[in-house]
Amino acid sequence: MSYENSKESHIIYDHPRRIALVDCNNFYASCERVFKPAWQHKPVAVLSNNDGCIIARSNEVKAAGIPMGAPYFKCKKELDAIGAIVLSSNYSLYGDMSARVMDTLAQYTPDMEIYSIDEAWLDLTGFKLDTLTDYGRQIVKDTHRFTGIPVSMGIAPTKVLAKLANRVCKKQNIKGQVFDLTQVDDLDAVLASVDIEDVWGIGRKLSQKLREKHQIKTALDLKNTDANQMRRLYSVVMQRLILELQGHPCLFAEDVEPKKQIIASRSFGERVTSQDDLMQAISMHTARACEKLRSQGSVAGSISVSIRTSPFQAREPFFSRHASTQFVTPTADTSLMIKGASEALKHIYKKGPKYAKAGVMLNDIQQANEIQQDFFAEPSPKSDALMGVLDAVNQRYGKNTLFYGSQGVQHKWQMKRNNMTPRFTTSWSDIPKV
DNA sequence: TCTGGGGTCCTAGGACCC
DNA sequence: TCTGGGGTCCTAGGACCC
Repeated sequence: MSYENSKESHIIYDHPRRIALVDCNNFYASCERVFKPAWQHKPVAVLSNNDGCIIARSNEVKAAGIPMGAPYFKCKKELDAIGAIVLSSNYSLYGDMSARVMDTLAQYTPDMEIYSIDEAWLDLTGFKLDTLTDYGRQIVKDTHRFTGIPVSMGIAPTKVLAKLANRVCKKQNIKGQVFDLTQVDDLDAVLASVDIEDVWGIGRKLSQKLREKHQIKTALDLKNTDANQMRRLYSVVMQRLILELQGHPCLFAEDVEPKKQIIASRSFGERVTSQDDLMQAISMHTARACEKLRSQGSVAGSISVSIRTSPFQAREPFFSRHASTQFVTPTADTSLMIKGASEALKHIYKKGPKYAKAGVMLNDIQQANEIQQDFFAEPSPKSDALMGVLDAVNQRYGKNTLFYGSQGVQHKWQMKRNNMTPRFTTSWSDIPKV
């Protein structure tokens, strides 16, 4: 096995490039099944925050025709009819299970890129080509055995093709859950079987345009276009996508950079009208956002606050506003941020609308050790120490052990989570009993 | 009655610099 | 090989992803 440094791997072509995309099958539903074996062959659906939409479905639920993202209240009957287990989302569990899957996958290549909570790219360039499929099957099998989570793998020379291979693998339930696109006799036939909207990077708008303007209906149709011309008509993103479909790598592993924008927002469990209630929610979101900010060693130059009513209520006009506060010196201090957020809220709050959601966004993010200081401001070394203690205590004793008074203690608008499973792997009190 | 949350990248266009 | 306004910074908005 020979392996090139990830930054240079796209320049050196000693070996044909081989990228594997590993994707957990029905991830959230699968996590729930790990600790409830009785649910193994039952339909399982997982809901978004506030028990709003369907965000994960077991195969049985998919087979019943219940679409991804559908509002729960609209498909409750169908779910009941098939005897589905319907659960509130349990992010502590999913986050921990994800870490286990990633730890396992990392054993099989020196170059892995975590792409989302349930997906990772494994660079297998330079591995022995004639045994790659077997190697993939081993990875899939081991991951299932070590974590309880079933996964699928697509292998190809580019990311777009690997993604496509993974999709075909799941759809056709390929043996061993590995589909190596470089091993098929008729690649074009495979591409012709994939609808244009199922190509990674082609969303709702683009697929509609491609279908209507260019009669492009499948991945094959798109592959057969002129990439340069399509760049002129669309964008460089489209050009790259086409080149990747043609087998020319354009997308490479990216280093994990600190976030440039941090968002914390939630819909309310029930509508909110008063400024006090809004401010409590915004204080909570601000505290959470600042925690994330500090955890990546950053400071932010501005905070933006947003409030809105429900966009789905036909009876009442949609109301949505946002405002931001700039800081002379970028900061990660929760109390300064809450103060800034409070000022912003005062500007935009209007009495009357029934608010459905509030949130904050931190912008102009920089590394804390690189900031331009304010010449006239008093330095406040106490802030860093205080935030350090705050984070350390909450880390050790659990979320919100220490919190700001403005966050309040009783939240009638708390999000709905009517059917959540225990935090089997992250809380001593929830540990499974045998 | 009930519709998630958190991100990224790209483009266009304006203001401004030399 | 041909030729030549070039360039930065900022914001808003659109599109995509999971």
